[in-house]
Amino acid sequence: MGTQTTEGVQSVARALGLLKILSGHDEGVRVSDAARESGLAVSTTHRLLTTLELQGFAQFDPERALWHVGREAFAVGAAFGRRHNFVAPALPYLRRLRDVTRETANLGILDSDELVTISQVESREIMRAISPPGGRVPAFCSGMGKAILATWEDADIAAFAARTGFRPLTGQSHRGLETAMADIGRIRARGYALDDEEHVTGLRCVAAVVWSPQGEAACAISVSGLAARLQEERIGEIGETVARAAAELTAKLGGVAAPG
Amino acid sequence: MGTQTTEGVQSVARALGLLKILSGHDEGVRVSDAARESGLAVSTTHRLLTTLELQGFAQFDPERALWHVGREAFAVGAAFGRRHNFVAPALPYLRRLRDVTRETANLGILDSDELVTISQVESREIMRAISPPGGRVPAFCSGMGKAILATWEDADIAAFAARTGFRPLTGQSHRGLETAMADIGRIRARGYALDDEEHVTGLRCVAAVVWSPQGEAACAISVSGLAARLQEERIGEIGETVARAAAELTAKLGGVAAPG
DNA sequence: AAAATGTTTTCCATTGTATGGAAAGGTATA
DNA sequence: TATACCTTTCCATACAATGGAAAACATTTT
Repeated sequence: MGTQTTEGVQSVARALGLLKILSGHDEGVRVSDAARESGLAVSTTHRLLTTLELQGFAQFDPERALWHVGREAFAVGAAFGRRHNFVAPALPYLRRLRDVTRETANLGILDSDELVTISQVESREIMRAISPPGGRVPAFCSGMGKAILATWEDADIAAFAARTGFRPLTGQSHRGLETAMADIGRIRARGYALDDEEHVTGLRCVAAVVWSPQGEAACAISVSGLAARLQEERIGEIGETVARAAAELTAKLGGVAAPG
Repeated sequence: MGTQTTEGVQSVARALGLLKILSGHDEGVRVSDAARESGLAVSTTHRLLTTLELQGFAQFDPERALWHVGREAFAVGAAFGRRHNFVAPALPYLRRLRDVTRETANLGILDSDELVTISQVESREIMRAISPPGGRVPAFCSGMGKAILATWEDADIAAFAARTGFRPLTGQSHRGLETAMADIGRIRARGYALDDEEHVTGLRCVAAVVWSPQGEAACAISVSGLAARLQEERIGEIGETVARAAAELTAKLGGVAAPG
């Protein structure tokens, strides 16, 4: 009986799963909790965690008997950030967006069908970051995701939707192609995308796309804040501001908007 | 014949090794190169990489047949950064240090006996980042490392040296306890550490320690630049500046310097 | 103080799974 | 066309990962 699995090498997949569990608990995880959450035997969990630790990907705090994500994971993850080297040049623009709008500014890319927030400049208002860097969201539930999708051909968007489906996160999230395409149309017309509580209830987000030198969407930037603060009358103005910042960043990166 | 584990679960250790290899090649790696570099069979390498990809830790570019670090690695690594939550508050100080000195400003922590650079604000001068974030250095070869060690009891430093040894990286690196302790003494007296080409030849670095609320070293910040630019006459002044910034950051974080 | 509960950690026989060689399927270079 | 080097799949074999059980330890309850 061979190993035909859709998950690859079992022990590796399990270890990576544990790593994800660790990353979901900043306060640390005990062996037995990790075992419970992963569904693995305690001894197996312990062995895998030990292996991760030996390689520096996990860290054990003997005082409190808690496991954490280790430095090596950070080092490896940093390589991913490095490849998306528009992060550093984008920071000044994000900061300015934050200062002008007094809301949180974000930068995200589409990666493996999901929107990944890569960088973030937090609002100085009380609200804490709601989707911290590293977080992933279905593309259709994200302002940045929709802004990027809107640069694609209709057929490609349809194929994407067929492949990934809509994975609505709130009552407002898209759950069908018709309404989504209507939204896409509006995004193309205005030059910016609006996420109206489609990701998290109570949160709005205005996003625009940044182009690569190849004329493809390189990333998107956005401004997000409480719906209560981001009301109709401000949306238009903020949309313009975000779109302008995106255009400037595009220029800075030597990007070009694809021919309409 | 059982599994003698100095490295833990074999397949997991191998997969993590591949991940490190990927992170060392921002331009991407081919299967066969990864196999060569890791010493694994090509088929094994391929299988492990596939597994990493299925879990989002690696990314395959079919166009160019190159493997990269994946988004999940970034997400997991971000958790490590989050735990060291002094990074965000430190950024304004780093930026100011960079602006005042026109050199690169760094923030690092001691983790598993090595100094890990967690954050960095680059000089606007031509020079590219020499030790990018995520990089690790033996503590005694690093200004930040030495600044942190200097806060320990002498006996603890000696024990540390005995355990890890000196792993000199340049001709100037410490390679014995006597000279190292003399250096530590100077660091304590002045309030800042100097790395005089002990990490990379041609590179100097001036570092000071940031204290945690528990009266322990939380992290260190530093300014690094070409030795040619960081000459004797500037060192004293920059040292003061770095030490002052470290003290301000300590205050901001609610930290307290340990009683001398 | 002893017992009960819930850990972490080690051990080991068993079996299932990771392994690498070989071959098939691709894609450039000569 | 042939050559070379690559990626990807297949498969029998043996080795390494597994989970149960028990030991070692910590904390709370009786």
